[in-house]
Amino acid sequence: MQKDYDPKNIEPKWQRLWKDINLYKAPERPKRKFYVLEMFPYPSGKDLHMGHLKNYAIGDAVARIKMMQGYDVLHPMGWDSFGLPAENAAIQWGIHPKEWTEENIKGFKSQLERLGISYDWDRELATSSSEYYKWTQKLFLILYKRGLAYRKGAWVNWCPSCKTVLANEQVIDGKCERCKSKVEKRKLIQWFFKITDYAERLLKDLDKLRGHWPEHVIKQQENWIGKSVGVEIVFKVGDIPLKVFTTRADTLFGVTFISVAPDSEIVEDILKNVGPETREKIIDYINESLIKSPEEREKGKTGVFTGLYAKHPFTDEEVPVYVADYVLGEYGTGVVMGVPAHDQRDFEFATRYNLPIKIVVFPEKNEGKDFEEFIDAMCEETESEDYSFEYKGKRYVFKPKRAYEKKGILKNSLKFTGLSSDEAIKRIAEELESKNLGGRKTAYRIRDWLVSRQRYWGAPIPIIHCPKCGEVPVPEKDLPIILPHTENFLPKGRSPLEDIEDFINTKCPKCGSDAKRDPDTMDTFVDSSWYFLRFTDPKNDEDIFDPEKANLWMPVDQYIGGAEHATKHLIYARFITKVLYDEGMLEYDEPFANLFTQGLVLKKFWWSPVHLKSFPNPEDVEYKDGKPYLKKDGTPLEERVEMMSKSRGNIVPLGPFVDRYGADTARVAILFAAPPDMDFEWTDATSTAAIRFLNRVWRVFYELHEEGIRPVRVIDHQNLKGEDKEFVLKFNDLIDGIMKDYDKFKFNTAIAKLMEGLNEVDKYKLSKEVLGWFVDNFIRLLAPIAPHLSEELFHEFSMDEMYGKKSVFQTPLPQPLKGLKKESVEIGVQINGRFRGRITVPFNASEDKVLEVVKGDERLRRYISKGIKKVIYVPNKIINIITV
RNA sequence: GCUGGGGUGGCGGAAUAGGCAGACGCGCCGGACUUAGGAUCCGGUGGGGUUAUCCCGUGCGGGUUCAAGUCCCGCCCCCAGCACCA
Repeated sequence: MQKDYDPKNIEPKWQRLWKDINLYKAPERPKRKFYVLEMFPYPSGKDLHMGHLKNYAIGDAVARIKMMQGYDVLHPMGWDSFGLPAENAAIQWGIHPKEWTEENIKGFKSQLERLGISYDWDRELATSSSEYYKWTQKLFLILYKRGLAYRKGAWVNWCPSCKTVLANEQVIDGKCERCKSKVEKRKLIQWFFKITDYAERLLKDLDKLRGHWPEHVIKQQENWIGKSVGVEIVFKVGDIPLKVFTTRADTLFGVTFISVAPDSEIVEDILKNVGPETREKIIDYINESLIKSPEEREKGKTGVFTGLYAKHPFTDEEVPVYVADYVLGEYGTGVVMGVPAHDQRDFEFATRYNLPIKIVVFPEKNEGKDFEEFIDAMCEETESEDYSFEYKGKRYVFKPKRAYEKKGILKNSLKFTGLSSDEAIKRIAEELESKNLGGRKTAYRIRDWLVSRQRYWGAPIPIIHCPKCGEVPVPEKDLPIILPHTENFLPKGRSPLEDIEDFINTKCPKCGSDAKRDPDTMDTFVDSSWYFLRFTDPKNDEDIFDPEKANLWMPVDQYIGGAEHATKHLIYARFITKVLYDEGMLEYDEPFANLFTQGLVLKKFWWSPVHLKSFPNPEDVEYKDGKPYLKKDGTPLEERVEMMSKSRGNIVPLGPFVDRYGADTARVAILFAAPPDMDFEWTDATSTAAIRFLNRVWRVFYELHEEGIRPVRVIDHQNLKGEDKEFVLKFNDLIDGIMKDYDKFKFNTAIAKLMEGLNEVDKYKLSKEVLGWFVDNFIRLLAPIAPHLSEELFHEFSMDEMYGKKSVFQTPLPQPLKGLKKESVEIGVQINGRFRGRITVPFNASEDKVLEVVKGDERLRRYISKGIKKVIYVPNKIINIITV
């Protein structure tokens, strides 16, 4: 055995072995399957950095643990290689997206191989290859056939910088999630997937995932779906029924106006029923409001009166109808009833346009917190006795200052007066239903998924537009619709494919006449919404996948990825899985049985608000009075700790690190730094611990090897004595703890326990047998975390011969020994609840025995001289003695 | 504003199920080896202190309990997500 740890030499050696023995090849027919999957990456460059590694290190540890637990593991990897950044980079570097993408894939792959991650590369796929997107197109057709893919003209999010539409999920704070430009609204004809049809199931089935997915992801999805149970109420404007959705039907008698969203469909009906002057006014208003940013809309609640009046379903009173842009066209019915007294938004609108305010919900009691809040919102202090009432020595008169939004007791509400809000909602809904003027209704916040994009680098939508037959799906036999090669892919606000004559012009598959292809490509989230299914049958050239194979492996037993996909990829994938379940292709309707979301790897850098760029290199920075300045010109900087990314420049590249310290060191560093689900900042200290630890492992094992220690599989653990026994007891607890940590992905504490084990073995004088037992166990415990080093030691100690296996990963993980008996144990002593010392007593000693020891202890005796009143004894843990 | 997560040494972080707070590591201090530096090894390291068989200590204030980082009530702060959703 070599004296020094030399990862450069040993790592490629074992990577070769693993390849030669097909260690990672998933069997066709698994007996005990385990499907572990990391979210596949977008190949954004040629080089990986530490931020990337975390995801793969966790997945690899899980895969290896499962291998050693005897599972047939499926652990595939692929590339989410379609998408906007390929074009942007292509524009920047003047290289075609296809070429750029292929080069990056090569780079990523070779680095993943260099890390020795346990992928079954035979199943590799890339969403941008026609062998893959052929089936993305088929998926589109399946949805189309089921009525779940449709085209409509709608006000959609438009990113002026990316020059394409965006799904709701890709707009953050009114900005494009990629380029941060302000998103505009445009009315365009676009393709949508009808995810709203699945809203209830997506919500309800979260119950199946509870306990298996992080609670925060489940919560986010719940909020995103946003179910509200309410009441639909019809207000008639002449013959037009204006349907209103509300969760507060109890405030119905406080309605003083109706507001219609400018982008709702019912506006068309309204326009037909007003005079030409008013129509023009309304149209002007609509055009104005739709170019407003969300912030502008929020600031002033504006609207325009339509001149129409709607009839209240119970009082027959006429209330004015407005078009107002604080109402959302896409939510509920796109029409709301204005109840200024009990809704702050309506209140602001009513104040602006001098509309009456009717108070119809009062607090239950004329005192207390709610009542005071009510007075605060609705009343003003007064001196006069007129129309006023007294509370706590002060006189008040009604003068609403803001809305009172709490539930309470109804007043001024005809026969519903006196009911509680909840009771009233129920009764009003029933009554409306019997009058045919509405009833119970559920609204969801989630919108249909906008899937078309006016960009080049994506899967073409498999639809042909025929002047005679209309929309015609491409017959399956004609798939794939190949993305044509062009140098002219620059975004210009409409699809580049539209200008490629050979592509766009085609014949209608139905009638044969001249027709045009749909020019748009699909959102990349469509590609990634089913890739985990393709991995179960990646080479199938007859179908999207063979249901039999998919059902052998699905669902994914452990999915690992970033939390940022909570309301995007993770909800789309659930949706598509349910569609394919309904299509009869899957036996399970949830794709990911267990989800783990890893934390980010952060790194410090300095941002210059003067130069508007980041300075990742500490050498450019100097501190004065604790504040950072740029060395070269003295301008102030801001210290920031954020996610590693190329654009910030704060990356730690993986290549040089692995060259110097080895892949195992990189993995241990990242897994030891913090719990895997937590964000952490990468500093030099992060790697120090890992470098030292692995070197120390090597040295200790080198010495053991030199001393001629041979691994021992079974020891006579019942008959150990002295230090042998003490050590085995201790190390056995560590084995137990590490196994539990592995189950819960707590790799940081597992590594801490391995370190502890290594520290302990040095402290004792041990027999050759026990040292041999330690060698055998330690190597196998370390294997999932530092696979190359462990494999090397496995062979150095001839464990391959002992086990008759070629690789440590074909051997089982250690199990704690059973029936080990501790002779004595140290327990804490409390007197009157205060900690006073610790004593050693026989294992499972009786209370009397322990008291005897306490009484015999010099230091403790004096505390109990007054006499004992009560004793609480927890065997092997603690004794608490209460004195008189 | 709503929802979820969190607040523990100089730092990253441990602590089943209420039972000896600070595992493991980084840093720091001291020592060994060394011409020296690095590497390595050994010891120490929450604060205070009259150095003792002491006191204080897990964001703040109360409470429950023999016993609270852990449970309950009230507050403060940080992070993330959502946010005119009627």
